[in-house]
Amino acid sequence: MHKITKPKLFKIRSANQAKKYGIAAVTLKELIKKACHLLKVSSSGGQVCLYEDGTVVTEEYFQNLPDNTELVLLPEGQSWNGLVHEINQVLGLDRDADLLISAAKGLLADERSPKRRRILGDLLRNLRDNSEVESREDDKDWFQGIDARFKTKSAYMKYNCESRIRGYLKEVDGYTRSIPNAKTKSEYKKVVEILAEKLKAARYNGTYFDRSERDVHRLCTEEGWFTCQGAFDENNCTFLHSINPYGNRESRILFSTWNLDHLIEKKRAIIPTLAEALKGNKSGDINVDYFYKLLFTRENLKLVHIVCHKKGAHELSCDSRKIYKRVRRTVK
DNA sequence: TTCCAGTGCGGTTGGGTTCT
DNA sequence: AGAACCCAACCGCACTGGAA
Repeated sequence: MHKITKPKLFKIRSANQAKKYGIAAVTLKELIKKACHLLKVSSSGGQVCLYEDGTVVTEEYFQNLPDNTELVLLPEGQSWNGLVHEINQVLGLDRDADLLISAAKGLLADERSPKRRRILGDLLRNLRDNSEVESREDDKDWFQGIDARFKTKSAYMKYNCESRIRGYLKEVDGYTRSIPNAKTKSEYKKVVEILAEKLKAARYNGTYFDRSERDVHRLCTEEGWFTCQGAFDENNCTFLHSINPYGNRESRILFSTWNLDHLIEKKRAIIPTLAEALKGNKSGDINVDYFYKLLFTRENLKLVHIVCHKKGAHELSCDSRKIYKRVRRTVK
């Protein structure tokens, strides 16, 4: 009498297609043969492995697999690294972005779990990337709510940066009112005027956000990706924050929560130091260039994600040696 | 001690005015 | 029309000081 062995049941798919088939076999050899036939691949040297983690199934291991285990049929020479393979497929999305978008949309439609909704939503947002187009006509949605005078994304982003930096100047200027001493006040005013001229000449440093600028002048890549530079007291961003406001409207709006953070703080340190330095001194004695750099340039500004924006006191002060113009030493 | 409201600081947005 | 500018309003966080 032959011993009748009950066939085992599996789900099988190939490495490059997600479609799964139910299959039954008594031995590994039989399974491979059937699977090759089913998936229409050559049977020489084929192997099967676990979908989950790529473990290659041996005849002995085969006997211990539970029913309905998901397997992948591998033609000779191919390997399967499980989910990593799938993730890579998703990330290499240039070809099938449209397919992926509709797939993600479909999943999202009847997804209830907030966590999964969030992940699918993020995926969709990232897939719907229009960063390569620049003009208003080509990406109307991006420009929704933006003044009609802006024709290109770069022009708007540049303006956005200019406004932020103009705001800093305005704040420096606003401090004038609170200086009680008339002489100091008028000298302070003169410094503000010089700062304003310098800043104007530099076109308010709007190039920082402008991807069409030369790379030394901009903070982003030429595609428009900005990377968080990390909190003022950190060397880099441990969260790996990054954003491309050129990509879609949502990213553009979200980018407004990113901050240009003064390392040496404008209000707590720079402005009071400047006012103090002018007590009993003339505007001409001040190293205006130093203050300019602190207030308005990358030398003292870090672009940070709101999470990396520490609003508490930075406890950094201006370099006392740089406040005044270098006094000419009397040479004997 | 804990809680809460106020204030100051870091920002942005949006609407309006003035000047060119 | 576009730029520059001004102002009021808003948000979230940190800090503080007084009330419970």
